Amino acid sequence: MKLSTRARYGLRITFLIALSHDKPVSLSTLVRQTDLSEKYLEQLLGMLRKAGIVESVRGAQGGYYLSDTPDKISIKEILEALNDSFDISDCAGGNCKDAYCPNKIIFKRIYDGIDGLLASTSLSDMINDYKCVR
Amino acid sequence: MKLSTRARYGLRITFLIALSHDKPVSLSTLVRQTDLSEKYLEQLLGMLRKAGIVESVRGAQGGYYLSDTPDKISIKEILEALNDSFDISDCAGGNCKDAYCPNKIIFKRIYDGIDGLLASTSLSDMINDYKCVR
DNA sequence: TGATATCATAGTAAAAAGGTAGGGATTGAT
DNA sequence: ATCAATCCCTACCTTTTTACTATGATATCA
Repeated sequence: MKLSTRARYGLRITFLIALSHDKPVSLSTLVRQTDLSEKYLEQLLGMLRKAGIVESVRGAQGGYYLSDTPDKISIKEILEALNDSFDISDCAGGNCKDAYCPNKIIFKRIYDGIDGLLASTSLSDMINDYKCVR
Repeated sequence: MKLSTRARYGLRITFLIALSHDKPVSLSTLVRQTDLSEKYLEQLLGMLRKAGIVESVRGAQGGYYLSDTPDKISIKEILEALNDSFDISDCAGGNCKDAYCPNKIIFKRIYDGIDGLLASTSLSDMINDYKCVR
């Protein structure tokens, strides 16, 4: 029940990209802002791009930008993009073989609760929170 | 963000123990009910015992029984007993070095949501759910 | 006293996580 | 045109964690 570091870093860079409204954020900028290696960041960005969270411009002066406004991007989507599903157990989904599995219903309840929470929290909530601290 | 199998099995055996009101449930009974090895089950039961979820009677006719009524035992406690904390990120706790970490507040919110959900769901909810299915 | 139990802990194979590395393909600026 | 900046793809490696096995001890009821 822990978020992968991939997911945490991914959230962080999505957040950083969200802060730049005017121009795409280049990989090298993100390297400077995060202290992560260029190659590792590329991987994370690739995952975010494939999931449709960010889009990219190639070539000089290129970079990454959000595919939509921050309020349209949920934390849930971002975590899923980074392969960090919060599918706590196969029992919660339809993959449990045991029809009378005692865990099934309770896991479904918990899963739905977490799912709702993550789906209803967006990147803009994150940005607003941040502004409050600053 | 997945529950460990340890946590799932642990929840399951706690449930099985909860069903027996009159006498302690022996290890061998649980072996029969779960298809897990005796030694592995012993480990899980040891963790549950140390955390105070179950208590045990040694010797012949011994076994394990719940330390309290099912409505007093939360799913949260059980998961924690099995080392499956749902502490999604160190940022959520006080361990984040970056005072202005953009993830911190949002993780705290998510953490609190999940925490509340698990703390307010008890073993008796699980039992009630199960009765509905049967 | 011996069968039935629980208790403690070391070890190990497999999987997952976390990250590195190398080689491409595209494009804007000069 | 060309070169440097930039994104794209994917194989590989190392470390950590998970999941489980194995060994041996101690307690207690009949």
